[in-house]
Amino acid sequence: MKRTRFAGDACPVARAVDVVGDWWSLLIVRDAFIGRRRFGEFQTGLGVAKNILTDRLRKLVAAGVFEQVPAADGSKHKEYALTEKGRELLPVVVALGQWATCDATPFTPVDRETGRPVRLVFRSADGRTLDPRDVRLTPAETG
Amino acid sequence: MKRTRFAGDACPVARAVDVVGDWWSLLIVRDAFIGRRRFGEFQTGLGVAKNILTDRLRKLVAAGVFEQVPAADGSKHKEYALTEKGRELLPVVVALGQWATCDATPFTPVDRETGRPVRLVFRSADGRTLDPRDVRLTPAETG
DNA sequence: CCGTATCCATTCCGATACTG
DNA sequence: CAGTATCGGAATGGATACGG
Repeated sequence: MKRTRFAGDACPVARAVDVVGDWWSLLIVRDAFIGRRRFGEFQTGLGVAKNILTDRLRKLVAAGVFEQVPAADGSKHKEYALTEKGRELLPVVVALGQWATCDATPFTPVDRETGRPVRLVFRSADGRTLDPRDVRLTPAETG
Repeated sequence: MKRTRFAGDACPVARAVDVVGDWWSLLIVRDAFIGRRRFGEFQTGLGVAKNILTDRLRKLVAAGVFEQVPAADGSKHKEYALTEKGRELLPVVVALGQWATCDATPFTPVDRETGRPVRLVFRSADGRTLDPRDVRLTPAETG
């Protein structure tokens, strides 16, 4: 029996899990957000086996999360850059980080211009900020 | 060789992945947000094998995401309710949902009081809403 | 330095059968 | 309905050796 796949599932969470729902993919994406781009940077930074890293990078490229860009420092090797779709994973990474943070946080989301820290929050249509506990999930919203 | 674990990792994302970074856990949590509480509801709704579901629920209870509450309709069985820590996973679920959404969304986050839809956004300290692409991750922020 | 290919242990998953 | 026990197959993950 094969493991069930969720790529064609109606639920977006399920489809997302199908792409980044393994132990390494999200950590690679996180490293990319910190600024890592090279195979070796991911490899030594995460301590992941090289074949695993190869596999994950390939899948993430196929999923449109990363793209291979030709150079950067002039070397003949490729680098891995987040695509637009990949950069849109930032809320996921930050949400996970906010959830599990205890005290020592190795990274913080900041405003790109001012450099000041930002938070991930829920916002209603009229601009109010809501506490997560004031938000609920409603199934099959039509409209 | 055992699979590497991240429970003691400094990175909160890694620790989060250690808890909810498998295929089923996040989907169970998602179902819980929609309102599912019973073993059978998870089982038929997700189509997961019962032994797997047993294992995941046990681990999620041990991780403090779920707690077993005595009753609800008077039956002698237990139900699974999200703890405070579990409810704080809502941004993660919503972020994943927002990322993978194409058109058909089986659920939407709404304001618990007004019932109107809400979005997950970045907010700066002075109250401005930032686009994800205007946010970057800075490593080892001190302060 | 950047990957690829192979090998092997572990783990995971799903089906089934069984108990209360 | 709510679980537990077991079992076989599949996929994963890690180490290592190898090639550009």
